[in-house]
Amino acid sequence: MKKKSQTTFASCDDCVINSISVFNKLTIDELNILNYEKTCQIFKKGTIIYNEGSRISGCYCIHNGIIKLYKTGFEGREHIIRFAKKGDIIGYRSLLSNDFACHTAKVLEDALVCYIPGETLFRLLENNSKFALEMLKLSCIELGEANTFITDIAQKTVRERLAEVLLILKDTFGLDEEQNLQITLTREELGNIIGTATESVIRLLGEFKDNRWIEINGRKIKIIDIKSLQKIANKK
Amino acid sequence: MKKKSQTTFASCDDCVINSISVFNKLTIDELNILNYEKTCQIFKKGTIIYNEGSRISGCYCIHNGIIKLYKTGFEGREHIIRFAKKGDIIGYRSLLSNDFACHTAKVLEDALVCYIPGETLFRLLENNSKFALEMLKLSCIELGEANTFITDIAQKTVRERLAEVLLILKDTFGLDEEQNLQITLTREELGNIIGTATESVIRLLGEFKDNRWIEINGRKIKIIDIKSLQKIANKK
DNA sequence: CGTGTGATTGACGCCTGTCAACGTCTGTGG
DNA sequence: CCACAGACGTTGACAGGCGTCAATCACACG
Repeated sequence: MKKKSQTTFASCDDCVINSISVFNKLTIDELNILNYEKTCQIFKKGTIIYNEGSRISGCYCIHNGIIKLYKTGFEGREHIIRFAKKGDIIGYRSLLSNDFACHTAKVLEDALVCYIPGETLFRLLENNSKFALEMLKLSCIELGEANTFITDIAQKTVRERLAEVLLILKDTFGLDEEQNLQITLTREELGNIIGTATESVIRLLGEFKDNRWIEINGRKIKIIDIKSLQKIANKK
Repeated sequence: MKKKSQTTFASCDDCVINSISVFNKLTIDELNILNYEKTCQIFKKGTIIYNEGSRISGCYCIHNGIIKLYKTGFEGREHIIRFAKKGDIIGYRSLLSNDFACHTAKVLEDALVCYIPGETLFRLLENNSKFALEMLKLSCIELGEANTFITDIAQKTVRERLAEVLLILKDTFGLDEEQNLQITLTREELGNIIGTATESVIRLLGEFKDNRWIEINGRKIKIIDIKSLQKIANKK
């Protein structure tokens, strides 16, 4: 098996990511190709991997860390589309639809990211229909999530959306041993997910705390009463 | 070439849809297979093609007519995801992600629709990587549109969203010789696209009319001042 | 210790949802 | 032909959710 001379932090053929990502449909040979043609890089917190509006020539597989994907709207206000974490692929949408990046990717927690050139991805997609189907499935799942979120944001109040986002963050990133959310966001970022003002987030988090649904310690949010949060989030 | 004995309104190999849909990547042979295995049907206005939450076993290619795709939210309130028209494929998302339908498909204007069994679609996807890539591209484009709409709905006011939707409808369905939108929706449906109350739509349409940006004749909406609408829609 | 970022709180008011009443139009049935 | 029901459109009143502005506090960092 060939090895690249440059900094290779993770070898694709035994990368733990495979078991949870679309790449589990690749053959050993294809994984070797992928391993040879990809480039690994560590991005520090705050780094921008690519900017909205830029042309990207490949996609990125997240080995670890957390990436924030956001669009910049009116007056520079950011709207967070989603977060990418271990095993997620980002940038493939723009690459495949031959479009400019529709969001900026910024590192929230130091990340090891593998860059996969567009050519490589296209070759794999053309030669391995199972892989192509898996990618298709992935984008369809994301599409379904996006559609659901559109309905939520259009019909629910800010309070309901905030409760929902806390639950989504819980499901996506999990809780630590003390029931704290495993992701720490600023109040502003929380507002930028659900589309509301920072002050509203603060007031509502305070309300949730008074109701004993959550506990707050700086940016750490401890989830106490999941059922009540679900009740609010689902407009029961 | 084989022909089916049953009602076949359109033959795939010379269907005009091919030039504008993903099926233009199929070979003649594949088109013949598709033609043989699909089923055509006319749906009258008001018919529901499939319901949100149901398991669908194939996808639908719209030959003509207009289909409304909507999710049902809290208290039965509908939220319109998008409209499908000539050349559009619907239902593929649920089919490919092996999920329940995430929206209801209801006929807005009488439509001729071809049903493509899931098996057929999967076979074509597996054997023709160009076609699979085209489908992938399609879903990526829809995903991009969904993401944009999320940001819009999260950051813009109702007034801005209404102006934007009028422009989107113009681009999607075009104008007739009198500059009227080629799609007629109820006030309630307009509200269900942008996530607002019927009364708000009425008041804002009235305002747009007073500003001489549009003219209203019942459900017919005439677009007069595109630039001003764009100005509002884009928050200039 | 100054600077900057983020969190918090209060005041204020507008946008927009809700409720209610009424008008308009169309189709149906007697 | 008329009465009636039902769907849709319109208008007004009203309240409250939430955005905006401003001031202050907390904390980290060079």
